[in-house]
Amino acid sequence: MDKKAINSGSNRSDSASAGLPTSLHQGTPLSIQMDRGNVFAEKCPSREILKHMTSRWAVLVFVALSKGTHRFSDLRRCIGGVSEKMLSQTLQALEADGFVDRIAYPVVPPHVEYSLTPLGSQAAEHVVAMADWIELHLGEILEAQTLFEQNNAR
Amino acid sequence: MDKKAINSGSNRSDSASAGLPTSLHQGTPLSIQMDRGNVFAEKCPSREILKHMTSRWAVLVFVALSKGTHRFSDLRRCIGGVSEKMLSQTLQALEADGFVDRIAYPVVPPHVEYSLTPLGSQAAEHVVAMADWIELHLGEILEAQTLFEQNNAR
DNA sequence: CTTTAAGCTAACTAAAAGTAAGTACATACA
DNA sequence: TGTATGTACTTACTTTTAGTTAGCTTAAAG
Repeated sequence: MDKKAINSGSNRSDSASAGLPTSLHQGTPLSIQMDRGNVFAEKCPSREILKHMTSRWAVLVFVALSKGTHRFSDLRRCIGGVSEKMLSQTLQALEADGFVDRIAYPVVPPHVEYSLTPLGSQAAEHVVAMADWIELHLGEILEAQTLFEQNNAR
Repeated sequence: MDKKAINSGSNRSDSASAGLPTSLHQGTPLSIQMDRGNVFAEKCPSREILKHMTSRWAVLVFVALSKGTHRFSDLRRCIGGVSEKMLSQTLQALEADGFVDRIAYPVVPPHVEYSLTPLGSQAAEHVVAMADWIELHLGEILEAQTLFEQNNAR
């Protein structure tokens, strides 16, 4: 309510950073932190994985493949708006991370099948859950958006 | 095994697209689809929400705020590698989507507190679960990565 | 009277995403 | 014989986005 109270409060939390997520791993040696991964650490490899898993098209690939094996062009048709370049790039990244299995049959025209590995299926569970949640709560979110716009009208 | 078998198989699945995620909403009018959201549809607003929720820094903001209210600079310190611009941008997007609450105290130097809304907490659950899964399975993923590199060595 | 702090924003550069076209070869149709 | 079609890509180019640096404001500390 008054300046002093708020400022002193801020100073306290600044110096101690009490309860901050950072403090989760406080005191734990870096080597051990890296064993388990810490997304808050700038250089932790988990950051890259997170980036791959949550990339715009990877999310949709996970959702699509969670329903079974599909060909490249199946995926392209099913995922509205994806270009061949981006789909190919995304699939390669997911394959390199061990989330996706790629089987190419040496025929003409080419025939390539993509599916989730066991690791990929686990990852997909979370991604799909998130996508489902968004789809289910779209109405609420859209409402919140318009409410925000009204309050911040120019 | 032989060309014909594979090709005819592909033709079958091409024409029918049987079992494809697209077919989930087949026959459902677009207006109703949009009520519930369909991430596979290029113009569905859920796509934008997905983008916001899974953006590089939003994920980390969700994880950080899932542990409670924090100031801007707390978040900046806790999330390794984030710039003030990106953090500010991310927080604004999350606020506009109704995931984050922003309270600014009119003091100097400024004091602004961020927290999750009920909607944001629900969203955070999924995001946090995903981040946790990655941290926990980092070892496996890293192994899969090196295995892949070995098999595709030049 | 310079420094530090907080929470931003504006201007600029680097990186990523998107677009359009090209590739290889077989099969279909004219 | 000749053109079109389908598949799974890649390459070159353009546009959008992310990231980096500097600046703003005002009060209190040094």
